[in-house]
Amino acid sequence: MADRKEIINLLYNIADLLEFKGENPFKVNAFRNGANVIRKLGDQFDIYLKEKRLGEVKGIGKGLQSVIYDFAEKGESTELKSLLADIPETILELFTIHGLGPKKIKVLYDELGIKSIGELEYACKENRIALLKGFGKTTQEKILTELEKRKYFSNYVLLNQADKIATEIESELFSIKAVKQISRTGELRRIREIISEIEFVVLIDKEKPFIEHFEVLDKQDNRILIKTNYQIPVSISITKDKESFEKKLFVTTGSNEFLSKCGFDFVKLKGKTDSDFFKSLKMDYVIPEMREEEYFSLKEKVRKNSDLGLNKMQGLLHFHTTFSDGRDTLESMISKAKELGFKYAAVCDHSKSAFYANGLNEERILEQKNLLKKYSDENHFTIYQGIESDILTDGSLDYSNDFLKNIDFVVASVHSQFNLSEADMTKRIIKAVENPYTDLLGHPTGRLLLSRDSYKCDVKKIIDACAANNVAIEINSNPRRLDLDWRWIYYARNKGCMFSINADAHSTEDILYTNYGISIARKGGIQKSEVINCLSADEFKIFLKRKAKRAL
DNA sequence: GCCGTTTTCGGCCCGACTGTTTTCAGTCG
Repeated sequence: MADRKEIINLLYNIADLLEFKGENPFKVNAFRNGANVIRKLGDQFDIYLKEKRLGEVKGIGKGLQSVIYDFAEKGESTELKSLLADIPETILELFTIHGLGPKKIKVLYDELGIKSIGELEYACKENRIALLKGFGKTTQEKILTELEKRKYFSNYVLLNQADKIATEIESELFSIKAVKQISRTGELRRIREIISEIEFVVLIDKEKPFIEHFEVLDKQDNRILIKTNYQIPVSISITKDKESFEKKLFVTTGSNEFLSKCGFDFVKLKGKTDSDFFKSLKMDYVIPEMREEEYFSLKEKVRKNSDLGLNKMQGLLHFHTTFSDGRDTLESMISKAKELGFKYAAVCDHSKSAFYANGLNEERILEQKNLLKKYSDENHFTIYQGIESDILTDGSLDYSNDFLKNIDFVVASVHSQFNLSEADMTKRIIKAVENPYTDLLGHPTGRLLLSRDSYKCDVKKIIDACAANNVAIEINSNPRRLDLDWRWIYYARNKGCMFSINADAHSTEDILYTNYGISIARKGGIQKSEVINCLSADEFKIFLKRKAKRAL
């Protein structure tokens, strides 16, 4: 069966090439739209494809069907091949560069013969791009900056990607007879938001059959670097008895800065377990997630180990459904939430300014509200009416306060106009936080890990405003976001802020992102008592009522 | 290329932004 992602990619590639060749823009759009439709369908697409029922999908007409079936059958695309007959495939790379569209790429190709990222970089450095008509020094600089950023990003993967890689390697390790015990270590065990290396410690009883299992690229002491197809290095520290396994795990978990500030010395390390080791260093036990340099500058009040875990979560807040841009219906989202042990929920679809996400106007919110009531009653499961309201450029939310007062749970988030000055953006967000109906500030800095920087804003001032107005701060658990950054969590906790750990789920699968948010919250030392979705159903009801007072 | 139909053709989102221009084209969301 052809991979869904490959088919989506294929349609995007065809769209890019058609556009490059100056085809009818509506035709181009039909391919792009088709790709989006498939992405939204998720797993369902696989069924349509298998049963050859793609004709039933709106947006996939005869043309796209034949392209998709052809690819699914042959594993390559006749259409793409013919488009690439007179241009090299590497031209497709250029479409991934922000700011370069079909017209500019055409100029680059026709005037300078540029057909790959490598050639583009070289031409920038030779100052040839700036001289082209329609380009300029600024554009050339922007391209170079982006290419450099890409090189840096290519050394990392997101936490969920690292998690997936590690799981695959773990299952391979377990298949080796000599292996007795395995643990993740390093950045992954510390839960860094982006990962540059996957590290393991293993306990084995025979070295030879273990080593022979891999193609070893490098070996230093008892640490091997193995060859894989993954984008980042994978290394394994080998130990042969339980005590050295535990010691190795301790030594490879904490960051170098953390270990050196512990006054770490291998000889001083006494005992058999992690807590013994801390004792021998005359320190309290520190959970792996918190073993960072930052730990030592924390005030006593926020230094305690986190007590969070998925089993402490009671409310599924801030998630989307088919009402706006979610992939799954309210019913399936709730049933998944129940399955995972959540006790109540607040659906927070996009608001009316979010055209891009099919946001809800007042009328549709009321329509959803009726459905929620019916569904809550039938299932004996409280579902609150929430909304993820766009923070407009001037800091107001996109519904009147009169309307907002009837919505149970309001998440305020920035989704547009990212390029304001730091002062304007800070003012904008603080105004939204000061709105008496705001319950939660969604993904507070707007960053997308390994792709987009956060917008410019004074995070301290924003946190201060959240504390002063009793507005919770989101730990957005989508691995692309993990926003608020854990480094800010300590500051917010010192200020007495409350947090909300949310998957921002757009499908039932996404709900599991909650685990990454919990890990990041643990890294920030967050206690269960500081998280609004750890409140019991009754306590949460009381939390929501505080707005009535604020409005006065 | 897709859709819908008053059904085999005509319409398909468009405003904001950016960097290049010197009044606007190209790109993005």
